[in-house]
This record gives sequence, C-alpha cells and structure tokens, in this order.
Amino acid sequence: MIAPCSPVAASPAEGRVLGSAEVIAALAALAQEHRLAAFRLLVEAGPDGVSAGDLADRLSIPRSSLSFHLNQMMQAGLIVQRRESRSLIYSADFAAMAALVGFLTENCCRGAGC
Amino acid sequence: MIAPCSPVAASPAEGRVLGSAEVIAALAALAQEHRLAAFRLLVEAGPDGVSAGDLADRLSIPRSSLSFHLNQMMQAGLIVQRRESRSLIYSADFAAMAALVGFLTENCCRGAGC
DNA sequence: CTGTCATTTCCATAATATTGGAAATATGGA
DNA sequence: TCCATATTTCCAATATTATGGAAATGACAG
Repeated sequence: MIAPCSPVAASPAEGRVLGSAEVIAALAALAQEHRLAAFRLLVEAGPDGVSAGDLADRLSIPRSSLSFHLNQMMQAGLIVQRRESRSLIYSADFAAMAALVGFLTENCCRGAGC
Repeated sequence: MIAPCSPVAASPAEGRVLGSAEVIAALAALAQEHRLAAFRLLVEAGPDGVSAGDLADRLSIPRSSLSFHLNQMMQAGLIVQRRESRSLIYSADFAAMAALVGFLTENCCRGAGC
C-alpha cells in the first residue's frame, strides 16, 4: 500500500476525468509566459475575477494580445467569462485546474510525492 | 486554516521550487501529443526506463522525430538519459514532475481539491 | 440617436515548433 | 579493421502560435 498524500481513498471527488487531448490543450494554455501570469492573477483574484482591461494593464500587454490569450485559455476550459455591464470579467475555473492536476498526479507521477 | 491535502505542514519535502520559466518549459514539454504519450510510457516503465528505439516503435513515430521530442523533455528537465551499451535509455524524472505538480497546486489551485 | 468606454475580431507579420529523410556519430562484435 | 546496430544531428519544408494596430461590436448614458 502506498497512500502518498490524500487522506481520502483513491480517486475522490474529482469532478471530471480528462482525456489526453484535453490535457494537452490545458497544458498548452498554461505553457506561455503571459498566459501563466494571467492565470495566476485570476487564481489570486478568486471567483470575483478580473476584467480584461485590468488584466492587460497589470500584465502590461496590448489588449488585443491579451484577448487572444484569454481566448486560448477559455477554449482549453481553464477560465470562464461573464459580462458585468461594459466589462468582461474573467475568472479561473478551479475545477478544471483540479482535474488537470489530478490527471498529472495519476498518470505522470507514479511513486513521487505530491 | 485551510490544510487541503498534505498531512505535513506547508511546503514539505519538495526537492526543488521552480521559477515560472522552468514551469513554462515543463508544461510546454508535456503539451504535445507524442511527448505526453512518451512521458506516460516512461512513467509506467519506472526507473528502468525505455530505450529510444523501443519508444519510437511503441509510439509509431520516426526515430529522428522522437529524438527531437526526447531532447525537448530533457531540456525541460522532465526526463533523464543513460547509456546502456548501444542503447540510450530514457527514464522519467519523478522529482521534477513532483515539483511541477507542486507548483501548480500551490500557485494555480487555491481553494480547489488536490 | 450619438458619443464614449470596454473589449473583441481581423489581419498581416514575425517567431517558434514539428516533421522526417539522409548523413554523421557511438558502441560492440567478428 | 570492418560491419551491423542504435541513435543522434543536420536541414529544409511545413505548420502552428504570438504580436499588435486598426476597425468592428456591445453596452450604457445623455
């Protein structure tokens, strides 16, 4: 018996199991300087999220570039968008992120601590 | 107090803490069909590893292409190479993978189960 | 309506990644 | 030494991603 981390049994309350195409999309979505930075800001911001404009300012990149990156992350299912009056507010999809980490620990981590 | 998974304190026996450039390299290394497949085979194989030729056969891709991908993963620090007579044997670096998962849970997972 | 703010879409350009055949390199055996 | 095996490096073609300005869209106030 191994039982490395989790106090619960094996595959617990994982909302969703990903196929490798989805995993690749999610990994690619995070494997970029501006996107990783944006995602971390969104994680920090929590469910309130951050508007596109704020993000662009905080990251110091042009709005059209940011828009491109946000789109990538949405298509990968890592973030979510909602409109609030004139602004579009983005927030991290924590369940999706948890599913990604779940995939990695289960498929790519055999034996190592997590 | 939150204490989501680990029975130990905060940042436990993590061999190494990654900067975001390293994380991006590792994510990009896994964000590709053939590389993710290769890495999963290496994880399954454990410390014994698999030779380049075997991997190419199992993945059904040309040797020069595989060589390119193995190089990417080595540069990203996710796999390791050793020579055994005529063959080059590759194996997964589990500590590196654990560090990647550690980064993701700590920086991109706030609040979600892991 | 008209103007303004917030953001996206369009699009051309530039940069980076992927592919695979052919030639080069390393290793061990006859 | 010479040959066969295992794998890499080279390189050119192709494909995919990233950039950012300008024009288009959506929302709201006067």
